Amino acid sequence: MTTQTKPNKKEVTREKNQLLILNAAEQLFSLNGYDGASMSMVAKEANVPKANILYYFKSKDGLYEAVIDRIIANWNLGLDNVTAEDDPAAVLYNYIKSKVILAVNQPLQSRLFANEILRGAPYLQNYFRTNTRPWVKQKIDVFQSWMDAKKIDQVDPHHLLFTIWSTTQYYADFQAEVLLVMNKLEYDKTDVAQITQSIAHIILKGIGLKIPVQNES
Amino acid sequence: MTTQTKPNKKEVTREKNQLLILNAAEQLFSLNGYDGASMSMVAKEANVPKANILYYFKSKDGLYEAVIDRIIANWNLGLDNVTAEDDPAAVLYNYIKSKVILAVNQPLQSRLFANEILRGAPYLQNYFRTNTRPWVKQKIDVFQSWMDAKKIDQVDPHHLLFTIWSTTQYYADFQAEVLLVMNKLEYDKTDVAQITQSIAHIILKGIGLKIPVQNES
DNA sequence: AGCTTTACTGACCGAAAGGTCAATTACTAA
DNA sequence: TTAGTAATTGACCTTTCGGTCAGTAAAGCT
Repeated sequence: MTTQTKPNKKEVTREKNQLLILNAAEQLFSLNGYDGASMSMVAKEANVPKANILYYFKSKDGLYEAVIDRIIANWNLGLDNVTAEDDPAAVLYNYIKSKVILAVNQPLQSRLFANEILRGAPYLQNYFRTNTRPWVKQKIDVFQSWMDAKKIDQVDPHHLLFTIWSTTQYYADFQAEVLLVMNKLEYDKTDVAQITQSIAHIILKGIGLKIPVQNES
Repeated sequence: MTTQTKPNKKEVTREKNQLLILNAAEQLFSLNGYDGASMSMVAKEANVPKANILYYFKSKDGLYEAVIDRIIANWNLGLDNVTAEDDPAAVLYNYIKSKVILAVNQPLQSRLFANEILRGAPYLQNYFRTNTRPWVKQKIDVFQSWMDAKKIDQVDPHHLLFTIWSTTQYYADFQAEVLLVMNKLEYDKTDVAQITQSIAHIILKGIGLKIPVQNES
C-alpha cells in the first residue's frame, strides 16, 4: 500500500494549469527576459486569467523562480560519473555532442540562463554556489589527472571547461546571430553534426586528442 | 580654411549632455537590458531631467539606437586587412588576445550586444546583414585559402569563427558565472594572459597550428 | 442534499512606465 | 540692448505594470 493519493480532481486541473503557465512563462522569459515579459503576456499565452497565475505563484518573482526551478530539476550538467580512468576523447566528444544537440533543439533553457547571467545571476547565484561549483570542482580534478597522466595537454582546466560551454551554448544563445551570419532561417538537420564535428575537432585536437570514430547512434 | 564651426556654446553643452546620457544608457542597457532600464533610471544616472533625454533622442527606442550606433561606430571587428598570405598562427593569436582583452576590460558593449541577440537582434539585424556578413565572408575566404594551402586543418570556417567569438566573449557576457565558478570577485591582472593562453592553445593547436612566441608588449 | 472549505477570477488599486507640452530660460545675431 | 529662436524642463497625460481582494463557483465531506 503506497500512499497513492487518489487522482483528486482539483489537483489534476491545478497541475494542468500550472504546466500551461510554466510553459508560457519559460518561453516568454527566455525570449524577452525577466523585465521584458509581463504577467499579462504570460496569462494571454497560457490562456488563463492573470489572477490565476498570481494565485498559484504568489508573485512575478515566484513564477520566475518556479520556471528556473523546473529547468534546474530537469537539468543535467552531463559528464556524470566521469573518472580519471575514462577515455578523455570519448568522454569529451560525447559531452560536446550532447551539448550541441541541446543547444540546437532546446535553446529556451539555455537562453533563460543566459538572460539570468547577463544580469548578474540574481536568482542563480545560489544554484551556482551549491551545485555547479562542486560539480565543476570534481570535473576539474578529473581533467587535472588526465593532464598529470599526459593523456591531454596541460591547459587551465577551468578554461577548458568554459571553452566547451561557450562554444556549444553559443548556438542556442546567439542563434539569431549565427543564422543571420550564415544566411539561414533556421538550423537544418545537418547542422548538429557539422557543429559537433567542428567544435570537437578543434577542442579535442587542441588538447592533444584524436576525435573518436563516430558510431552512428 | 576648414569649415571650422566656432565652438558654439549651445553645441558644446549639448554634446556634453548627450555624452553623459549615452554613457549612463549604455551602462544601464548593458546590465538590465532594454526593458530593464527605464528612462528615469537613465535620467537619474546621467543627472539630467528625463524630458531632456526625450528632447535629444525622441524616444526610448531612439536612445537605444543611439547607444548601439555609438558602439558600432567604435566597433572594430578586428582581423583587418588579413590576407591568405598572412601567417595564420600570428593573426589568430593576436585576434584572440585582443578579443580577450576587450572582454575582460570592456564587457559592457559585448553584454549589450548579447542582450540584443538574445531577443532576436531586432535592432542589429540590419547591421549584421550589411556589415558583419560581408566581413565574415571575406574572413571565411581567407580561412578557406589557408585550408586549401594546408596551413590549417580543414574545419568549417564559419564554425571556426564562431568558436573564436564564443570562447572570448564568454568572459564578458557570462562574467558573473565565470567568477562564481572560479570563486573570484573580479578578474585579476593575470587572468587576461591565462585566458588568452588557454584559448589560443586549444584553438590554434586545434586547427594544426603552434602558438607563436609571445613577445611581451 | 446541504454544509464547509478551497479554488478561482473580474474588478480594481497605486506605482511607474514612456511620452507630451506649455512655459521658461538661455543663446545668438543684429 | 533686444528681438527672435532654439534649448530646456516641470507638470501632466495615458497606458501598463505587478499585485490585491471581495465575491462567486466548484469540490469534498457527512
